[in-house]
Amino acid sequence: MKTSQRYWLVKSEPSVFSIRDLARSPQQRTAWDGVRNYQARNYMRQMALGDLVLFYHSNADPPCVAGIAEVVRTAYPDDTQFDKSSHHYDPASSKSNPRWDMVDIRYRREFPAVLPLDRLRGVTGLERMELLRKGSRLSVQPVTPSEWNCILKLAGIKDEK
DNA sequence: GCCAACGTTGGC
DNA sequence: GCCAACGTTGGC
Repeated sequence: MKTSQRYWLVKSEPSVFSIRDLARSPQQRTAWDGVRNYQARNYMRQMALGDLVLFYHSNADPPCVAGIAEVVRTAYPDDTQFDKSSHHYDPASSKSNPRWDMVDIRYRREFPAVLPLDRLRGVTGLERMELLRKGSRLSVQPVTPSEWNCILKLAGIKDEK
């Protein structure tokens, strides 16, 4: 039994990279690059193989949880930090001491219907969810097992462990 | 497009 | 180490 199973939520703007883009990616996987926030990076460093991830659409209409992905590679240096042509280039980082990491995730499923942010507010069991905290901007965040179960129930999904 | 909330930077 | 200025996030 996997007692170490953990749950997370990552944000992406669907106009940039949506859950369908993930589903259409080679092997349905992608490197989750471009995270430039220390707290978010530190959470990524805690991710383990097989951890499950809620895929959230920010700056969307409506903003919503759109589906589920899975961690398929643990943290390793984000190569965009060394790429001068990248928006995510970080001149203060060096290859000998990289500052930013990324993980790889793989598509698991799209929710039958997205769960709008509005729908989550006020739900019993989600009162303390990071996503719902006023002013929360964290793009990678932990989700508790009870929050996970609650979200999946709202999404009408029974079997995702 | 607005702007509140938040994180980072850099002068002192 | 403080904090003002600035940049970014992301809901609305």
